[in-house]
Amino acid sequence: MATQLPRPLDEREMSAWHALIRSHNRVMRRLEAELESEQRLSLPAYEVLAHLSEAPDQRLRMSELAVHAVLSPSGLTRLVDKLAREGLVSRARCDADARVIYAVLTPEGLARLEAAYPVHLRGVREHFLDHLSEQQCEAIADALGELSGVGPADCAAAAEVEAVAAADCDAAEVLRDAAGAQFVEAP
Amino acid sequence: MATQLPRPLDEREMSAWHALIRSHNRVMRRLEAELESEQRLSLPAYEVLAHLSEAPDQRLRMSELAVHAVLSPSGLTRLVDKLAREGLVSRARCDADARVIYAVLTPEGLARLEAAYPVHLRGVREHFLDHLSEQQCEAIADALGELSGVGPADCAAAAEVEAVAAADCDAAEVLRDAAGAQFVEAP
DNA sequence: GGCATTTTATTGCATTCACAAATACCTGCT
DNA sequence: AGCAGGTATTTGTGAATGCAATAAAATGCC
Repeated sequence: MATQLPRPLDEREMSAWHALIRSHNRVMRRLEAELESEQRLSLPAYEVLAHLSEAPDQRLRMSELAVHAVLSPSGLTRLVDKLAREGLVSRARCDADARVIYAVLTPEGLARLEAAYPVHLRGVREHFLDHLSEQQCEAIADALGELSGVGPADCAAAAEVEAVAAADCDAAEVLRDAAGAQFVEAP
Repeated sequence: MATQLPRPLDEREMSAWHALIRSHNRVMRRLEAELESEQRLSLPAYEVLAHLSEAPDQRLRMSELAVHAVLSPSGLTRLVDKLAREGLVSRARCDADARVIYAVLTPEGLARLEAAYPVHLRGVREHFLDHLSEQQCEAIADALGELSGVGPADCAAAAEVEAVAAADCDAAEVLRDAAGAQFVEAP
């Protein structure tokens, strides 16, 4: 009894699939290791702080945060617990809707993010972007962007935050400038 | 005191970076959910079985397996423990070197892999490849392949295993045909 | 107004996973 | 032979993570 199969992968498809898995794994591990050892921050924790810093009032609902951070809702609750214990974020109730909790970036959290930003940025360049030509970079953004579940508008807006910063500057300033932007939106 | 920063990300770079993170997350979650619910197999478990099926004698050293599966050595030990408890793989000592343990695919393991193969293949197509043009597929293979830490030769060889299968065929046959290949090599 | 449904966040529980230490073994040097 | 150093694997332990169930609150329908 022959099981009807989807068309098996050809060489190109196989290469693309494996490349995605392996490259992601490789890059993330390195990034996480550096961030952890140099700044005592996990990658999900960094992402939470970064998203908060970019949000209006530096606060975001738990549910929004869960979508942006790559984490389940329960995972996020626990991560925010941890960050709150460390004083990097605090929780605030929402007047309009008592169910929602805002995670709010504290000054300590911003400071921590400012310290971690250069390490993270360097890692992203060193382990990822430096290996890509401009064309490849663009191709990846195009090809995977569609798969990522966020509209191109969001990506573009998000990009601006880091783009405003000049090449030689103070990390804290970049983040403070960026902190006014608002473009985080659930898909 | 101005911290010297690497050049911040421009819009294209930001898009590529976020696209990698988000698309990977999205695709993997879906794939894993389907494989888990339809076949009671985690993605790492599938990968282990698949790599074993492609290896000469359907056996591989733990260390080789750990490199190919996206898992730490200790993680692999435990995964193989679990698969061995379920009878899908067995362990075998190596005559030449008493330190190495081979994980060997059992007939039950092969059967399980045969059952899971169509589900996995469908998922990879549906959630990943179907969204890519041929050019995009090629571009990803090129761009990320370099980052993935395996030589292009390995990728090409690995691709053949699935490429030999025709579009409309029996899953078991594909896997049996593929089982003779040998191209697994640590970086 | 009151009850069913849906949404938001948290918690219980079990699993997965990695790092570091331990173990067993091999290799080369003297 | 014997030991120093390196390699392959496993185990101890703690942290991270997800799913399902729960709690609390909004929303809609009667």
